[in-house]
Amino acid sequence: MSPTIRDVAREARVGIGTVSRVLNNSPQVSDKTRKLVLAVIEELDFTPNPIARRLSTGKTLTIGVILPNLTRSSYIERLRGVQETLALTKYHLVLFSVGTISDRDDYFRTLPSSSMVDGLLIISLPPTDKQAKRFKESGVPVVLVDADHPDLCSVTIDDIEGGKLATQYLVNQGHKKISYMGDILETAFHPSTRYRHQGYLQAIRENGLPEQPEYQIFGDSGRLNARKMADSLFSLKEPPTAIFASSDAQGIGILDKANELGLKVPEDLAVIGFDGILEADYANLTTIDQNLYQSGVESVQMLLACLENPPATINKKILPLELIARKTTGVSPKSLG
Amino acid sequence: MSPTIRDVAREARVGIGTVSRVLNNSPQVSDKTRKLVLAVIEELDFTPNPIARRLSTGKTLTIGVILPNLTRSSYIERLRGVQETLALTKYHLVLFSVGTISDRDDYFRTLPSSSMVDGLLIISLPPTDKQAKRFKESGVPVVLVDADHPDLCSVTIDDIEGGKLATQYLVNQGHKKISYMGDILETAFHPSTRYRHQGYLQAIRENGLPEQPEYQIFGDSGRLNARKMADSLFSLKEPPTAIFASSDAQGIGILDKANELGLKVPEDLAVIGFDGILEADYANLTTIDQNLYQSGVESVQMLLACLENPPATINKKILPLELIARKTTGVSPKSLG
DNA sequence: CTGAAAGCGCTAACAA
DNA sequence: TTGTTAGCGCTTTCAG
Repeated sequence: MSPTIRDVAREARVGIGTVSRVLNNSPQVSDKTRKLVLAVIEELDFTPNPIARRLSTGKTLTIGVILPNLTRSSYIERLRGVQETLALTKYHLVLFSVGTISDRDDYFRTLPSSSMVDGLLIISLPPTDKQAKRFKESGVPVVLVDADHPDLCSVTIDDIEGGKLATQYLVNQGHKKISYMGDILETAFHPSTRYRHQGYLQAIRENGLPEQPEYQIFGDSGRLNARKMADSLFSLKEPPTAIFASSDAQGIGILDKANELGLKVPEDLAVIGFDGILEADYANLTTIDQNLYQSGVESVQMLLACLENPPATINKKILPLELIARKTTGVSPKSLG
Repeated sequence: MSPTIRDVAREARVGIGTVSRVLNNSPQVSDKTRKLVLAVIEELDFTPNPIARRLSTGKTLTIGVILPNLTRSSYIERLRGVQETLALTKYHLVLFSVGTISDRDDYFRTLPSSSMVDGLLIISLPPTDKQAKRFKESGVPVVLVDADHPDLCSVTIDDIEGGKLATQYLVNQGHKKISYMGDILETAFHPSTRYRHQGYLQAIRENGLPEQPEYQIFGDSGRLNARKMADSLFSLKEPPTAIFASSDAQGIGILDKANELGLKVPEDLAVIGFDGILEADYANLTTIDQNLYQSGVESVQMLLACLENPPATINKKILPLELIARKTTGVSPKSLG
């Protein structure tokens, strides 16, 4: 059995209160006793039991992170930001990964009132009004990343703006036949693909371009399915000269298919993605970088601030978007003359 | 403040022991009182405080996972296996990610004796003898994944065998100029690249091929640097007709460069990777699949078994390797005639 | 500046 | 079958 604070106290011939004070760097302990106690701690190789400490203080020094499965690079990149920022603090990171809707609901219901965590970081999982209410009532600070709710702190981006930005960029390069590829709206956990689509539509309209339904394609997310969707886009009588993909994964899937078919990018086809994942860099994909890593960093900072002194007001941080021009856009397509 | 077991007891007019028994599904409590207590629990929306429970039982119901930064797909894939398996149990997952050697040493030193976790899963971070000794002494069960030590349980593969398997496959296809690309041996956290290289050398020798030093190239891991290394391989007077990359990331980097240079794969150049990450599938890269996800699953199972009843003997699991033939190998290269 | 004592919320041994 | 009690290892009053 590892030594307890009592062992240290006995060995050092002091009270256990004194040992505790040394442990917590209390200023009101003489240098002499402090040194003595420290020596005994060293000698006994004593480490304070964090569980006991937690019970006593009511603080768990733990942050819960809830996110969808570890399958998408974007989640991972956010998690990385969270992890690396949290590592600089005294807090630990407990990971709750959500495979199904019911997983999500279970975590949302039980975690806040479980006294398991001091705070909750929720990535890419928008809560319902009822769930948000529960969070508030629980008293456990919650920060949403890549999701929003009027009652909760959040770190987000402006997806509509992002959609416009991407689409306008293609327009500026002379494209008129611009396609949008997104996730299925109904089944998506998440409304961001919807907003990006709205941004796309706005840009199309503002530029007086026709809203071609056949250019707007929705399907299961991911690189593989994007290949299929790209294929069907390419088989149109008048295929698009440019595609705005609502994620980099889809953008890369489009490149795969274009490559397979011998389409020249960007000459025959321009592609712009969304996210700013590492793979987009590898693939030379032009994209809207949404600062995924940074979203993790800032959400932790926001949560920590809430932990220190509960804010009277709800914090909302909107991260900037950056268009990173790479090689899948930029040369005037042949078909534009 | 959330209600405690005492509130429930008072409200239900029973002893707190009885409430505790109900909570723990003890059979020795009458159906009547059980129902009563359950009703009060429901009414008060009571959730037992896990921290208090932990202090009392000495079990934390938490598994610590230590791994290198969340940057490599292979780590993530293993973590995913761990996470999804752990989610099926009562255990929580606390994530400790290691950025530097000193991070690693800190975690290795403090975690086992911290009473923070019931067990430790260590991914791709081989401990020293001293560290392994400390693990043993701490009494906290440890399972190593993708690393080995005589005194500790582990889930590994046979890297030498894998190296041979990959190389022999290339030989069988008629290649004589076969290159090996690996991580830098000295700085690598990890010896696996060294073993794969040994396997490569064994296969080369067994087939009576010359061990060309210029075909053996080592550099920082990752796709980007692999492009550079591939470039220097291609600039050789007699470039290799096949490359065995010690990771899929490197394999894909090689494909990037080959593509950039207009080399036909597999006609001009065959490439085989190692790992079996998802990206290898996307890139159509032939590879040695080391069952990354499964390593996570099995390590959790092994650890859980150790938790249930401490094994007298040290468990060693060696996962099978599988060669997945895809499109970057297989056609007889032109230069072979 | 220091020691003693009262919890934190629970489990488990012991009585009844 | 149940209630009572003694911890689990720590922090934090409250005296001194």
